[in-house]
Amino acid sequence: MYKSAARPGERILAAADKLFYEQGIRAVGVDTIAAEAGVSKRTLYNYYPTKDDLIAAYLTARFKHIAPSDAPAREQILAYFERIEAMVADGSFRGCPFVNAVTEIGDRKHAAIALAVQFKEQRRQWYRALLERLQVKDPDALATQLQLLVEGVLATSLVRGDPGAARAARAAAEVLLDAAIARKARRKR
Amino acid sequence: MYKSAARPGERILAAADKLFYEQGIRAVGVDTIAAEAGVSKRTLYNYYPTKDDLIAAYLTARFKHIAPSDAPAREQILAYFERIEAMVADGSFRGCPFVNAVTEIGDRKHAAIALAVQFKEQRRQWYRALLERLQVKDPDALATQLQLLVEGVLATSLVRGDPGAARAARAAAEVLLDAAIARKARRKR
DNA sequence: TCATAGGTAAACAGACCTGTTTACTTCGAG
DNA sequence: CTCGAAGTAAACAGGTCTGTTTACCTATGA
Repeated sequence: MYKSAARPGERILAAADKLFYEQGIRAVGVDTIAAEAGVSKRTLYNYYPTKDDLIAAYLTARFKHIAPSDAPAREQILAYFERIEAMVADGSFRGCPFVNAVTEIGDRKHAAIALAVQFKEQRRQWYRALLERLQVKDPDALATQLQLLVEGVLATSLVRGDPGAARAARAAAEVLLDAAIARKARRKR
Repeated sequence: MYKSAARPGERILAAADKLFYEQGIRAVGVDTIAAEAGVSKRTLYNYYPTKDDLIAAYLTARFKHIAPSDAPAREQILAYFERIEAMVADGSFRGCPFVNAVTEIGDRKHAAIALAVQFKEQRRQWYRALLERLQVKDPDALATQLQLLVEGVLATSLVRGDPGAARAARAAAEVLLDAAIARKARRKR
């Protein structure tokens, strides 16, 4: 229970985040969330009039931007795979909340689907910006490919929580980066 | 309805496959499956005593091996990405049924989870065997990486049904294959 | 002091879920 | 012809889900 923590609205969101992520959106009822938040159902429905609103709030809160950094672009990209590896090793990893939401929600018009699309695109643009700094030939295409590797690690690690997948993805990313940079160098010569 | 088709057992499985895949395992009730199969609920429960049995049967039926082929290994690997691209372009693509099942089923001891792990490993071994024929340096590691690309395409295409992801993955696979083969050639020299 | 905003607990409505049961039908093999 | 296997339709049991409602409590600021 989060009774000691801040305001009811935040306790509800924290409880929803925990339960939705750990057990799945469809697997968790609002009763359970209210109980976990130490809040009456009435209050929960005051803050979030429907479960769908709560789902949207859950994903919106998960929609984090990556803190910009002055570290070398290549380093930042590879470090991201290491972060994933750590999350998987931690044991509490349950896949990408956005992808999971798309899987669990049938209705393509649900706000969650648009959020998932935006999130993935935002991540792709993060790669793109870094790759532009590296002056690779086709930053857009390579950004998509790195994103695919990340997505692959997330799905694979959900099925089988083996940190080896993240390491393999990191190695593959290195190969792709090297190839893109070599091509550019070759072009320069 | 599949009333005209073969035996009740098969009609039930066909209906379950369609509904589970299109709408999700948790989203579909046994009543709906029985109706879709043109079969009474009593009959459904004669063939599959619990919904979990039906889920397991659904995934078991989806557990296909790839037909062995004498085509060049590289060609076979790249063709697989093209198959996925076609599936995505078709519009009915809803992600990998095994990954979806893991997402939707909370219980890690459910038969479906073991099936999912086996399926992914079986696919990985398929790559491994092909890569051994190509005599790349570390077929096991590269098999994992190609598998990651595939998994990434499946997840990405679920969120956003853009066939471009499959094409990007194919291109990335080519780079990885070329790098692995070049390394081997370099070693030969 | 006391009105009110915001909270609690608990019951309820109505829908849907899994799984069982009952009573009836159909059809093919001996 | 008749018996039994396998099917149907439909109701039911017991549970859970979302969302609403009722009646009560409590703290705070005018």
